[in-house]
Amino acid sequence: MGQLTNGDSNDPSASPVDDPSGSRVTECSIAATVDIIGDRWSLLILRNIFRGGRRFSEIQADLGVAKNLLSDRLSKLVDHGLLERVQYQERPVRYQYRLTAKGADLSPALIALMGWGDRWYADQGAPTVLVHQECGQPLTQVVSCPTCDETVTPGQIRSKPGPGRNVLREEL
Amino acid sequence: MGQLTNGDSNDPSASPVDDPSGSRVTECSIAATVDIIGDRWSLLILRNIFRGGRRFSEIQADLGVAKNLLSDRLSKLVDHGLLERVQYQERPVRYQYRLTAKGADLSPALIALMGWGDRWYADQGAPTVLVHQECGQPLTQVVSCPTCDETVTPGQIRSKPGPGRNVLREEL
DNA sequence: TGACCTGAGTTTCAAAAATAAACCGGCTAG
DNA sequence: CTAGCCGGTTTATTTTTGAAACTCAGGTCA
Repeated sequence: MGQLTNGDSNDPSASPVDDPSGSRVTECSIAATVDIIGDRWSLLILRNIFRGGRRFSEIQADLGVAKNLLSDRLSKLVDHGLLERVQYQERPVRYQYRLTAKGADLSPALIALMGWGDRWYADQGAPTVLVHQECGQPLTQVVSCPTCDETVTPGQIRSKPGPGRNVLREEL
Repeated sequence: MGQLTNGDSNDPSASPVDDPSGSRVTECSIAATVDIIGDRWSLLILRNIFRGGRRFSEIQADLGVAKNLLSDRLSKLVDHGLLERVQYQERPVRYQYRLTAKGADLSPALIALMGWGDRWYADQGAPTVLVHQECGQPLTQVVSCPTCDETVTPGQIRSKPGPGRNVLREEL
């Protein structure tokens, strides 16, 4: 326990930061992120594309998602700059969706979500393991302190307001 | 690019794993996880509780979520074992929601999602930064290889089927 | 004692989103 | 010529959301 908290964890009257604009997004990058990929399908679509399933019909068949929804989610992911839609052949004309740098940068989040599912639901062992290309051995995701050059346990993590706190954000 | 893929990233005909049961969840821990926290509110609720906002009204006021939805999400999170509802005073009787070990174990995922939002949407700087308790300096989340004892870049990550692949799962 | 307040929900109902199924147009294989 | 695949769109139906009202147990003020 205690991770991500501010120290006053036991004070039930601790009040959240005021946000007169009504847009909580400005105060929290988790909220900003959930706004974009926080629905039932977006993360799974991205996962499929990470795995190499780039075509509409391929994703649709694997996920079983309704086509109109897949169409909508893909457009939104393209609009938000996580994916790009590229034609990879003509005659017949075919498209594929590819991760942009922004989309690929979600990999730590997917790794973390996969790890949690592995730890709590994969009683027969993980369906998929991530391994080091060089040695083939399983990898782990950790939080580390570049200053102290050491791995940090959850209990050693504290959070504090950053430079973007209470600054009016232009986008979103 | 190339993270989480299987090497055959450029073959658009690569077919996904067959799953005759129809339940994709068995084949992917990301799917199992998204099944539980993949909606617009659950992650935000957990974030609030991580930050120390444990009471119903507190979460409701901060998130602006409808009370019936908050009630529903909290019950589901309790049912799934991520939270526990404990009475912390009588007269008047008051409850708070606390993270279980399972719930607290989502912190790497929240950290990753926060990091992504910070990198792509916090143009004025991160609203919140995580720092090392010991030195007060900012932390980073990385993937590391315990075997080689070194930090691994996304491009050095490969995935392969684990022991749980194609095994019938009891739960979910 | 009565009027009103707070916390933690539940009920109700309209609006929005998801789902399933049918349809479409370009192309190609038989 | 017919059938089928790909990458979608359209159209109904069902489910989920969201907002507001209501409940209920207790406390507070006077």
